[in-house]
Amino acid sequence: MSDLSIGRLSALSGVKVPTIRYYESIGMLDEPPRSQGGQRRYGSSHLERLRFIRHGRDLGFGLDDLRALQSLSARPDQSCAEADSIARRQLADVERRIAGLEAVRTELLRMVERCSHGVVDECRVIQTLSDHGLCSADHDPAGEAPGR
Amino acid sequence: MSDLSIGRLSALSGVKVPTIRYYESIGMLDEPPRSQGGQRRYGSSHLERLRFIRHGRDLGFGLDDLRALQSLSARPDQSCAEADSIARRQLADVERRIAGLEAVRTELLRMVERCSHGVVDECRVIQTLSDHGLCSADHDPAGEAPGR
DNA sequence: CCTAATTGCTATAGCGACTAGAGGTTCAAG
DNA sequence: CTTGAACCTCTAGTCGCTATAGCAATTAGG
Repeated sequence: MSDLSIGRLSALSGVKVPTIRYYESIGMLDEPPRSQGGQRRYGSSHLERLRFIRHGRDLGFGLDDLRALQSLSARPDQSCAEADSIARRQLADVERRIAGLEAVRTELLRMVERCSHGVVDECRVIQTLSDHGLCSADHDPAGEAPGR
Repeated sequence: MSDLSIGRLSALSGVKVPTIRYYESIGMLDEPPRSQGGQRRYGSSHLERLRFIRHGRDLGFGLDDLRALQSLSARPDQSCAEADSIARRQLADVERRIAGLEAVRTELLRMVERCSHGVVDECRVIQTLSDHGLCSADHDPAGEAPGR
């Protein structure tokens, strides 16, 4: 309908142009029709889809989860139990990451506050890194995306 | 001195064997001497260095930052201003990520709580993903490592 | 001393989710 | 009709590992 160029679609969706082409290449986004010269021409369904993906990515969902959620939304009369469980899993993951980052934050604060701004040899920052025993509690990373 | 195999070094440092070899390959860890058969034999300095790296990674520092901090600690009579600024930058980054993840968490909670556990067509999870307007406030990702 | 199990070696490819660059083509405004 | 912005494909790079394949060395038990 709307006949959008990839640049316009990018502006309207907030997804960068190369990322849109990347999504197409991995099958996240349908191949659009092309102009006579071979340029992509998108319709409103593509825009909706991209906004869905973008929103999901902002919430930290992986592309696989979004593929699953997308295919669920194509069958509106099914139970939403699976969507629910994907979202709950994501929530648990986010909470785990927050907890990890809070511990890391505490540790970094301690490091930085105790730094006497003198010479390296007395620097708390470097001392603390060298000796985990100087740490308050356990801090494990877990602040990054899953894996590791 | 201690003459550790890579497996023992791994156990003592908490860094996996392939990761140790990876660190060597990118110059994060000095090449150790080898046994007659060509196997790596580590000393206590390697263990210290690996623990330093591991601790820094747990705190979310990038390998480049750790390289910089490491080379600072080799010159103990210099000012620790740079170490301080690296740590403060890291702290700021962690706080930014926590804030982003908190917003995401709020949004996910709303999604999940409002889900009526019915059919997909009425599912809040999918509705919310499809329409960012249903969101409370702005949530931007920023929960992952820098970039993007 | 011999053997078997474990541990080690190199090299290459893959992960997720993009991003960057080169080198060329099409489109739309003036 | 010209110009320059936007588009095209393709390849390679990012970060920090992880996995696999196909070997060689070490070590503990008998």
